[in-house]
Amino acid sequence: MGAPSRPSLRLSGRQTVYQTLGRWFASSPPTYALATIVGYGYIVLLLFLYSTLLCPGLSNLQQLLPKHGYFYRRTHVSHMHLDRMRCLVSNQGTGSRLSGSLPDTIPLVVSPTTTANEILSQLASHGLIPLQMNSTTSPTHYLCTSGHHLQNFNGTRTISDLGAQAFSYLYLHLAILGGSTAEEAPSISETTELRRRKRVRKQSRLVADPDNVERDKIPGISHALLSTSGSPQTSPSLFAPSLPLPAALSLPEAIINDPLVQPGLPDFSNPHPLTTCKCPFIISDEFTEADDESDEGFYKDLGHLNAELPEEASLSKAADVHHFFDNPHTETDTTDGKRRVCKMHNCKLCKKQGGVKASFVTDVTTGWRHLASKHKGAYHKWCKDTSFLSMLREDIEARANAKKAVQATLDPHVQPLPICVAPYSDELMKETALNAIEEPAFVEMLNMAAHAKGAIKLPGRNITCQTIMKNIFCVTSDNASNNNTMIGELTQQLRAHYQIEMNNEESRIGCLAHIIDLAMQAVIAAQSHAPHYDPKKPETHSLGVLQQITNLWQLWGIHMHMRVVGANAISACAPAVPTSHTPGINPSTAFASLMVPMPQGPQGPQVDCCWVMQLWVPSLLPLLEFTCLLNQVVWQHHAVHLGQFVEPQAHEFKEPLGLMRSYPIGGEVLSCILHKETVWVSLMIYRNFSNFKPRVELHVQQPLLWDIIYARRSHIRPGGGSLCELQKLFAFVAHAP
DNA sequence: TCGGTCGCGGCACAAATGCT
DNA sequence: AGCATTTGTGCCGCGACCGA
Repeated sequence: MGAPSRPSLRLSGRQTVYQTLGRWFASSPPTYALATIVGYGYIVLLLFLYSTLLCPGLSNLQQLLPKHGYFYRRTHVSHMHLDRMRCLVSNQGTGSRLSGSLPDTIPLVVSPTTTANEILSQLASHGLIPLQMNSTTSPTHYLCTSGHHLQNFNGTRTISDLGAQAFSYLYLHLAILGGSTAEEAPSISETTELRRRKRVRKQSRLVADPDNVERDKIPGISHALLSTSGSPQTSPSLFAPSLPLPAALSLPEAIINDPLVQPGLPDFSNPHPLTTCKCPFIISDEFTEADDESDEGFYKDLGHLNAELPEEASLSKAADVHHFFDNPHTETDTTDGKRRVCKMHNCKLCKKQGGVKASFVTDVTTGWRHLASKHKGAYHKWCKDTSFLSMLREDIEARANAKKAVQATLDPHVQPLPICVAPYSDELMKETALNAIEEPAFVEMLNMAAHAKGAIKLPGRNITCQTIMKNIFCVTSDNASNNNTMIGELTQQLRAHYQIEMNNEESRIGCLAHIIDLAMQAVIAAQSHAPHYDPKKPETHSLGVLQQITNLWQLWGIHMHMRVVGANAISACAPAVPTSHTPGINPSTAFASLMVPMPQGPQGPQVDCCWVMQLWVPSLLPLLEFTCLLNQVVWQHHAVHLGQFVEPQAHEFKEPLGLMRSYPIGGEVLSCILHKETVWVSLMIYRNFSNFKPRVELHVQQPLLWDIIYARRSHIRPGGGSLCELQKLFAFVAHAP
């Protein structure tokens, strides 16, 4: 950094601008203090602007820039099934949206003749990419559509050339550093080992069925087990005195109860969930390694969790056939002149109905086919009652197709990036200084300093840090329940280190888009009378009520459109995410979209707008009380807060929801939501968050806290002012020669 | 390592059904 | 009535897994 002729201002890596300036002013005569503060304040802001200048579009690209070498942003990608999407969208006109790891969903106007360069221009006009990327050729980025391989970028190619059609995704690939390595993928042996551990051998129906008079003929079955005549769940009383024990097992009780001595007899006295459930089971982190933790030490989003309830442990995979068919018996087949002994079993329903044929070979596949052809209704009802996954071929195929339609998240592709520290050069500093003169904050600072009557006191780094943290408005993070504990621990640490009181419940912001996405998926699922959309049977998808709900919301001024929520406005930057505007979108498209209007930070009175969710998914619909922090007309510009800021605008959301209850499907919709609530709550109780404590302590004791806290004053404004930009300034100063 | 069990997919064939 | 198509069923092979 260039030094003036007056007492030099040197900034070391561990010194802050504020501290250094403060000491310098304290030792300087007040007569020229004002003049020098102008000069050095000028330099300080030049540094700040310099950091901005080196990263074109910094204000808008803030979400994309690495923080401490990492991309913190996560992308929630959850999708409506394409069949339902096609059902909802009647007009497949032009128009596209860019979603993903971006601060907003950007509507793009495209046609089959739109070129790639024109798309890049639109992106650049939103400040999402630097202008210089809009070139005809570039080795660093590619534009392609799903299902098409990457190819060298050619800006003159049109959308149709890229193979884009209705419902196509456009992918803009940016070349970034890093990349997954082969070591990250589990080896085949590991996955095999994993599968083996999941496999749990269950008693066969022949063993478990108390009515099976031939159980004692089954080889290898313990008489003691047979005598229990029950499932493993009833086995705590396996050796209870009331049960008649065979003489062969008249061993001392201590030996009998020792599973090591009797390895063949499983210990059912205290069954661990993992031993009775095939499904992934979440238990305390104290007992298992956190498999939901990424390599960089951050917890993954809940997307990797199975949001469905675990299967009933007591049901085997062929439990359906065992339910609908009675015990096998042998029949002698004399057709073809040969005598064959066949193992058969009877269909209970056919037998009850007096059908012509009720006996079938004991083949599970045959049983499923028979149930699919003759007793599909009863089968589905039984599956619903017992939470059993349908094994009918058509249902299996439908599930497989649905699984294919789910797009993976981008998390595995996010790799650490080096810190972008601007190299110092006299030429760049000179260039930046010229631009700094027009910086409003700088001008304001000069004016304020000019009116000072005495020495100007600049706050030190600690004071600045504490002041900022005292203005903590909220902490935003993913909906993962472990973040609830993170904020709880953060509250304690702030109180211990800074004597800052923060309401951890009211200051917790979840991913609203994610929440609403779950809710709307439940709503949409409740509308379909068939598990999957069948173009030949459109009547099975009565969506009129959804349309009414949407109209109702729009009537109330709630710009909430159901969409495939690429809930891209989440994570740590929700307060700074600008509002989504959807002009020109076809109403039918808007209906088919859930475009969550995130608040807009930098403009006017909406600066402090923020979605605050006191409770997350469990309380979304039935308990939710949306209210507005600011008395604005347009709902999407309101901050939504629960608890502390109870405003009359709460009815804007409550009443439509209340009206939903009056619809015929209202109860069904709410029951779906409540089901998800149950599921998510059940997942929460198995979480253990002890791992968070040292992590939070680390963040609190270091200024890195800024990374996870977006204070009220940290909204990104064009031209500067955000904490991240200040942080870049510090980094720049620290690296200056 | 080997045998048994289970899940799964696919083929073959007969019966039922629909069409001309 | 004859043919084509669909439906329902039996059977087989393969692979994964478990236990001896």
